[in-house]
Amino acid sequence: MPAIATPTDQRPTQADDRDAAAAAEQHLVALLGSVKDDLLEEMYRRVAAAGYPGLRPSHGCVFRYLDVDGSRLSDLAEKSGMTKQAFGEHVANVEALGYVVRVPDPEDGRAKLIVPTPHGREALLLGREIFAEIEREWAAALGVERVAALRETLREIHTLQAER
Amino acid sequence: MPAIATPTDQRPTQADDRDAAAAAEQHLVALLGSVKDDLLEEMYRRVAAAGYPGLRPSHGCVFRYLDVDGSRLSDLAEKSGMTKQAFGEHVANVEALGYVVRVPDPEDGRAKLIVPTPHGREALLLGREIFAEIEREWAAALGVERVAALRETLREIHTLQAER
DNA sequence: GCCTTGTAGTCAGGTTACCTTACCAAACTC
DNA sequence: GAGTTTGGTAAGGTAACCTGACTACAAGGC
Repeated sequence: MPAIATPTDQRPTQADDRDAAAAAEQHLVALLGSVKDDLLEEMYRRVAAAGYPGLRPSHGCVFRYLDVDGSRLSDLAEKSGMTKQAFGEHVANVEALGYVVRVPDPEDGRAKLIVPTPHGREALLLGREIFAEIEREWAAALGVERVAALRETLREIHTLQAER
Repeated sequence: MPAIATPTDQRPTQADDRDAAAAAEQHLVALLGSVKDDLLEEMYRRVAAAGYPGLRPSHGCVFRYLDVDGSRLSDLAEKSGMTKQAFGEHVANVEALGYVVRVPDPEDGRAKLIVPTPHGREALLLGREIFAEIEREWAAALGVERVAALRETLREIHTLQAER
């Protein structure tokens, strides 16, 4: 269940007009949050149902930029915009679940390579496939061009904001 | 700075192609998160700059459904989809900042009314105005209809997901 | 070859934003 | 007026981040 309530969560009351008005400006924030959370939850639900349990949205950062041949922690942490410590904790969790292992880097005695296990590699690929699948479902319901427009509009707004 | 890194955060390297491909499926999640965080941060930045410091995104839940004449904690917590305890903590923070006060409810000895102070009421109205302002800026850059389409598409996707 | 400086990763401890369980006191029910 | 419901608080836990301090290895200068 999403953490952010939206007006659709309320049953009709005599206060609906005022609530709707009060929430109107924040609505876009709530919508962005809900859709993101819904998408993430649905994805992990399907991944778990397919035999890859235990993974949480926050574990996504471990897989997002993970090379099949192994990646360094500092490298992944930087790409994720996270500290090495925070990232390391997620790696430890994902390792405990059996999706990655940490092996010493043969090229640098200080470093360790984070390498997906076969099971982890399958989960990684499945996750990407499921994202695509959900997007196809959206496209089937709303039209391909509207989903494409959504992505493009978000990208442009993000660029706009980053330029500030 | 947004917590979720996007490809635009990276400077060009020879690994860009692989990174872009790896991140492609998750991109929509990252975009949704970034845009939401950007919007929220920008809003609180402007609110703080206008003389209402100390407010954080999580305090939004206190103001979102707050009646100018006062509201009950349970009521607001339920509308926000939060426990009373969690909500109460945010109220305590916002009260410490001087934006609301808790007064006994004259109609129910158990209850307290959360009432915005004059300063808090100004902040509340300003916040809503700033959300509208930022949206107008987006509309100026991208076109009114694209921003409207963004909201509508998000709403439909959320409805779709909620129906599951 | 040593010595300084930089880098990879971990440890300890703190903060924020939630949660659950347990409780008190006032209010409603009968 | 006893029993149940409701408004709010207290205590304690967890997830997901952070900063500062540390160790082990690497690399460059001399």
